[in-house]
Amino acid sequence: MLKTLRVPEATVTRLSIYSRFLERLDRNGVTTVSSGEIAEGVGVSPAQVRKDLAYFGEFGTRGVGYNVKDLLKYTLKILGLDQEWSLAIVGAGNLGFALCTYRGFNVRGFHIAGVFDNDPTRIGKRIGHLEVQPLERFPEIVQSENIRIGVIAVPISAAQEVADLMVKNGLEAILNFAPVALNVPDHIEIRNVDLSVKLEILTFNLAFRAAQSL
Amino acid sequence: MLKTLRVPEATVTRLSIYSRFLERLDRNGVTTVSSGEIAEGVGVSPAQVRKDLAYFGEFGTRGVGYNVKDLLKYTLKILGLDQEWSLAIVGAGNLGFALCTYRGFNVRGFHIAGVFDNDPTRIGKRIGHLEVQPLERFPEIVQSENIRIGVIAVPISAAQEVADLMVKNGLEAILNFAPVALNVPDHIEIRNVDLSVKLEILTFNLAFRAAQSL
DNA sequence: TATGTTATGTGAATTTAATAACATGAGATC
DNA sequence: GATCTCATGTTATTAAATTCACATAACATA
Repeated sequence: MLKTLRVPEATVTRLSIYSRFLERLDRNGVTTVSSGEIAEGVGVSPAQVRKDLAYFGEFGTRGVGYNVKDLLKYTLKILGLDQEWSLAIVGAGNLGFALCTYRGFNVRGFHIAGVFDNDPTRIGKRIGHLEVQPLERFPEIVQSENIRIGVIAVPISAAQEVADLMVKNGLEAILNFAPVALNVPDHIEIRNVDLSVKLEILTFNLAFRAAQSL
Repeated sequence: MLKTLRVPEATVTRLSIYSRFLERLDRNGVTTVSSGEIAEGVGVSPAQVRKDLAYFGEFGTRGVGYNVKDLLKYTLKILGLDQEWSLAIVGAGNLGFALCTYRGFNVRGFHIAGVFDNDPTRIGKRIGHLEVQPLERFPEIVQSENIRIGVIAVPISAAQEVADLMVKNGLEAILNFAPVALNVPDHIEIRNVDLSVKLEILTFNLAFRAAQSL
């Protein structure tokens, strides 16, 4: 079933989006869907949808389409979301707080197993069922909760230090919200989420493209 | 100075990142930088940096490099950040709250001119210098504050409705944090930020690629 | 059971983006 | 002021991603 080709990251990105769209269809009781409907629903081309899925196997029925429940199950499995992943969030400021309560993190196989900060005014504060822990307890909780993924939600100035701590404690992947390139060993999976980049794409399009067309 | 070529969005994305890196260099008193140093600092190739800049003109000096202050100024100008942009954030939940206080939104030419919600328990709440406004005041404040960009920080179920409201009130660009594809007219610039996609790229890499190499 | 319809899966063609390689020119050195 | 060094700007090359187009197969219908 699983072909052994290099899968473009853009394909994985879209797979995640298809997957969430399928969840919605499923909740609405839709049982069958075509590549065209998925494409329409998420804003890509039908060929793109089929090509993306083709990296991983054949999931549809010619002349019919895809079974929503099945395809959802497959996409979740491909993304590794058929298992639960424990996360550690470091940084309990406004962003860390928002991430702790973010549904997208809590419903799709993710379990926030620890929130950490080194600011005494934040330690002990409750966020939902969680309590902000001092950074000193990071190693212990990572181990006891079997945490493999870390989320960095601290200011730029502290980000590298936190990344180092994560690497040192054996985390395998890092999601970094600080707008800075972090230095980590090659075997660590790291991705950055920069909240303002997309905003600046918008201003570029409004300002620059507008200026060009004059 | 401004060449008239289609600029890849990936280039604009990187430009935004270069720009922030240059800000940091400038704060640290660095006056000159090479494409190699920028590349190193943000995690791309030197050729990529030069290629990206070449879309917009010649900013460096051969044999020397780029003047940090000048290049920063140019990149900001290209991104449209030499002017101030007023934003409206709709949704004053945890995410909306975090965005209001997010430095990246507040320092680089952006001015949050209004936060809106329709939940009575949130209306009137203060977020920094802002006060959460009822959605009814959206048209009035958009007009008086000259708001051109809207940020959607509401749940999926309300996102399309909010987008419609933004379009109807003449906003030109939308940054959407709800994980759903929104329907807007072609002349509206829209970009989605999906907080969990990157997380799922990480789990894909940990789970799927790990399974393949077995 | 044959025929028509429909949507998949895929190989080829096209477009787009990234990398490599090099000619150019600015400044430094002697 | 001639020469050398260095990093840019740019062209050529390679690689990658997307789109196109169609053969294929499943189902429905008569």
